Amino acid sequence: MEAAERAYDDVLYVGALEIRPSDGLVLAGGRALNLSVREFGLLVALARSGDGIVRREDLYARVWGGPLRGGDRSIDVYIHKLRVKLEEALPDWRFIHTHVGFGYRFSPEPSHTFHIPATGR
Amino acid sequence: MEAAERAYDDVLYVGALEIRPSDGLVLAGGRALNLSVREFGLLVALARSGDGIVRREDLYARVWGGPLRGGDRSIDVYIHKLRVKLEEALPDWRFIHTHVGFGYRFSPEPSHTFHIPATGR
DNA sequence: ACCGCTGTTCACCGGTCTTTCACGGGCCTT
DNA sequence: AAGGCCCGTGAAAGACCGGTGAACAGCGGT
Repeated sequence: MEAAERAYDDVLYVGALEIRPSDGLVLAGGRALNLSVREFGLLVALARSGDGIVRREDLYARVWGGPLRGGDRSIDVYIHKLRVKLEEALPDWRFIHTHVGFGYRFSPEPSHTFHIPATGR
Repeated sequence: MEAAERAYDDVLYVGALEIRPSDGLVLAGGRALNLSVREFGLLVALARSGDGIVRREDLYARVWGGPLRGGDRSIDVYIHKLRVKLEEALPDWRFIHTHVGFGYRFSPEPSHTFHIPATGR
């Protein structure tokens, strides 16, 4: 059922990240990250969504509580802040992936994308 | 409702594709595809049609909503975009087959792109 | 009071998405 | 052979969406 309030075996491991929601703690490669409340909530919400895409409305509802009003860009701003902190902690990995028109997906992927040139025609 | 474990009754498996309509997510060989809203809608509509032929009017009605006006080439353009993305994800398979005058058929078929030495025939 | 941190909002802009146009090739009909 | 229809494909224009820096106010600690 709801995995929300179990304080003991609640730890999430995503790539080199260890997230302890009940402790308000995130370890990146063993080192603690310094996140604000919003940043932390966002990270937990994303990590708990597994490899699925989370819609911005759902993210907002879960972290801020309440419906996302049109024109509210708080999510964008905090996605950005989170990305910056994750990147400076683990420069070789990207965690937050944008799916335009759908939402965000959380999954550890190596930052260098070798783009296969698709046989230029 | 837990997003991570949800909607397994809604997932479509077609060849190496895993399509989750309710998540807005497509996995090709385990890797997430980056599709636009239209591309995704088209793929879902095709995949839901099984291996039958879907008429362009029906495709348009299902994805765009409303009747297909004469001269509208949006479907062609997006079929093409989808093909490109599917091909670069799974180069050895072809999914979208044209039946001229009838419509499109969605079915995973191996592409015989491995270069055949001219011995045959 | 001052300072640093946090959360929100604004403004700008660059990239993505969608539609439309244009051209060309294949096939069928005449 | 010529023309017409259908579809593939590249490109362009405009709308739309999200990234990003900065300003501002609130709050707690010192």
